[in-house]
Amino acid sequence: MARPFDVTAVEAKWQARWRDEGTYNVDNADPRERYYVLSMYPYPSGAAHQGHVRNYTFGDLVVRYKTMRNFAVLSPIGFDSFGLPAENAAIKAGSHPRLFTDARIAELKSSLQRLGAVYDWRREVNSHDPAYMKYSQVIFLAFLKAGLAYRAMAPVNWCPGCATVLANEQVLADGTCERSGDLVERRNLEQWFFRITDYAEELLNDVDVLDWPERVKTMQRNWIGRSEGVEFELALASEPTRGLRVFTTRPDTGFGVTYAVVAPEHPLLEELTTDEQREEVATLVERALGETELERTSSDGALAKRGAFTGSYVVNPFTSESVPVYVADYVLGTYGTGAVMGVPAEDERDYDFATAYGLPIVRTVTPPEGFDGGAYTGDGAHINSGFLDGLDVAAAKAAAADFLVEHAKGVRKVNYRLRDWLVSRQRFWGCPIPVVYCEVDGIVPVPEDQLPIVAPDDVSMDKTGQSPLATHEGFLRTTCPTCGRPATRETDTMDTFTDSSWYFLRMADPFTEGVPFDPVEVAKWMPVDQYIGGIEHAILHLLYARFYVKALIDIGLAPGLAREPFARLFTQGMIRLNGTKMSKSKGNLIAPEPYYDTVGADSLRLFHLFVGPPADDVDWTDQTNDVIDGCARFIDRVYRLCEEDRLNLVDAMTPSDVAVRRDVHRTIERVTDAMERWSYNTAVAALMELLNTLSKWARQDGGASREVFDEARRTMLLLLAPMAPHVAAELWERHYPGPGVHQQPWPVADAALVAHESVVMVVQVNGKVRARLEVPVDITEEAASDLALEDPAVIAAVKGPVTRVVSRPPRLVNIIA
RNA sequence: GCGGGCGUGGCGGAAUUGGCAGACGCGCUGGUUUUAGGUACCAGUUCUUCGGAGUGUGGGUUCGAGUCCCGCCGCCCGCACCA
Repeated sequence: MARPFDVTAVEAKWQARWRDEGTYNVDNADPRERYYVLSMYPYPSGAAHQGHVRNYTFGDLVVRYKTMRNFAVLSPIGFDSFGLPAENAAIKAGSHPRLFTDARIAELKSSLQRLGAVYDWRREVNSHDPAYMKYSQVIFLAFLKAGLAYRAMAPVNWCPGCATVLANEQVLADGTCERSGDLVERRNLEQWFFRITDYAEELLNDVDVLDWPERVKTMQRNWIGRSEGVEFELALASEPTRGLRVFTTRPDTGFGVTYAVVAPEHPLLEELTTDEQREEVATLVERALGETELERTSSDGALAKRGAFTGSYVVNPFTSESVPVYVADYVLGTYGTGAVMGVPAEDERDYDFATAYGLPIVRTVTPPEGFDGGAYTGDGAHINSGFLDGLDVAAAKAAAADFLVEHAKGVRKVNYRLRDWLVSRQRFWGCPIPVVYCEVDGIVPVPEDQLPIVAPDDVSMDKTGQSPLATHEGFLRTTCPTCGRPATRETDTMDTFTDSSWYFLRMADPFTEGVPFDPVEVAKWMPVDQYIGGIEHAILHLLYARFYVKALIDIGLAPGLAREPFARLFTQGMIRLNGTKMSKSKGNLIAPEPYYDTVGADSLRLFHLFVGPPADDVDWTDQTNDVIDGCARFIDRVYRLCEEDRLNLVDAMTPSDVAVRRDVHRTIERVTDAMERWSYNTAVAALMELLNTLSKWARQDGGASREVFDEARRTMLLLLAPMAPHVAAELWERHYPGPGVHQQPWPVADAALVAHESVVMVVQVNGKVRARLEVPVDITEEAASDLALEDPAVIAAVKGPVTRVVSRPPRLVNIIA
């Protein structure tokens, strides 16, 4: 394609200028109204791809647009630079993860700059930067001191391929590791946890006030998983003063309890198991403990092989009857009390279990007529339930709960699905957990003046997969800060989600030393006004960051901050390749560089804005390159028009000039509205329409007003400035001396100009359009219907008598005949 | 199974509150310029038996439905035995 200008040179020129002049640096003392725009800082796994391009194009557009709207805009960037891929790459290449990481960051940075994305680079935060690590560790120790960080034994997911513990989300539905594909094992290990469950209630409640996509809010609510119920005691038949505590959300079904089940991990299991049942129980327990949680809660596999009778009985407090106690793998030791009551008639799992083991099934809720399923979980009148008979589920729940509180050591209780956050990783390339182990003093925090603890450089990343920290004598051996005796360092590192849980706070104040950030400075910017990222972070990153901020406030590191970090969230769609998911492992990512080198960054940006609604997925197809060429064509047409190529400009005014001015101002309205609604595809379309109009008008035989043309050109460049910043800046500079296009205020539509004096009114007969009439905008209902009824085309279409006239001036008249 | 979203030309999509369906772009067709191709520019492009019909499908509300309500069909996303 022959371009009217040297795209590569122009883009390079402006990128250098924005970078060298720090055009988008912003001072914390800036007096203007503030706006914090943040695109999720990327993981530097390799060169940039179209997902990055899309994400950072949106972010950059908001930054430039809000700046033109006279906000003090905070636009920081950084890199989420710890993580397994860098470590695995280093193992493969026999080098140090830092070398790999630094190289990837350099690539990604270059790619972002060539996109024309602008940031306050003084605020760059990299997770692996010792300056940042120091404060990550300070925060860890503050959590430890506040009791929010603790060490405990727990059954965890262990990936043999990655040689580390995994978070639940890194385990796929089939029980394999999402990264290596190895089958994940369950191991009982002592690990570090953050007490995120302390915040379950607040994390759940605050979801309501967030201006986030409903989808993401629902996912957060599901993840936290609140359920209200009663925890009470089923007395042991053999020893009525002791009991088995169970949790239920359906106390109303108590009369239908025909058995109880404990988890294989349950502390009382040993005691409950009689000698005759010992072997069977032991076999079940052994197998269950080797399974993943996913396998255990899966509905696959015969239930008959998944439970065993313990030989003991407990007493149903409602009926005073003894019921048998089973052990089964589907009951989890980590949720509730690790023991449940079995109500086969009103719970599907219990129904299946009871059927498999021949346990009695007693209905306590009347199912609807014709109900032929097993368990009925809906509402209905209670039966077979003594004092609950006749009550609906809600009323019976309340009455039954009262009864349990009085008679079975019951308490009303809320349980959450959310578990404490396992933060330790047996990996090298992460932020070391800053504690030492002393034989005398136990777990001892590393004193703050010795932070950061940084992993040594002289390590060999061998192929065993074990973290070299665990065997590095120089790192391992230290002395106890308390007693001075020999001690060993913690060799686990923190989950990389801890790094991304507070980077946005450091970015708001990267200048203060000695503390993670100055809360007064940070409060000037927080919360983030617009957060932009991928839907894949819908749960974990966003939940963890929300927890961090609340916890930091409560332990005094961040007083005065809003308790929710991200006021508004936008999640962009994914890029697919001909309908399939793109990923690095599939090797089907599309790099932006070839586009920068040919059509230019502006064209690629316009494509991403124009292709469809930002929230929707984009399918990269055979047609995509043609659409990108179309965007380049649009830019070239803008360029030629602004450079007055073959125009016919005159000094006089003509009637067409008035109409063009109106179009210009209507375009301001349309684009501004589209920008606010994140409807960038229609914003681009509106500009394309304006260009079409201007191109024809400015080249028409009768001539076009030079003055009106100049206003149109200015306006078009201003509206284009956030979308295609390079070409807009270049054309502006060529025609208008002084401050650049991005330093100009966003244009405001002249309301008087936009208002039409007359409008085309549609006349329908029985709902079909029969005439279009030019009418004044303030035409009355009567005048409109009279005018419509006089029209020859309308008269011809009206066959019978007119029964009704619906007049909605000035848009429409509908005649019913 | 539960929850949420979506279904519009050959394709991506537009239509903010019920009021001219298909803006804008891609592709395609024709034309002008050009030795030719490409570029650029102009015109056309839902279907049609030219009456009309038409927004997955069947109903409903309304003068009027892509838009609101109910039932189906299909696709996508999340949760999935959390007691």
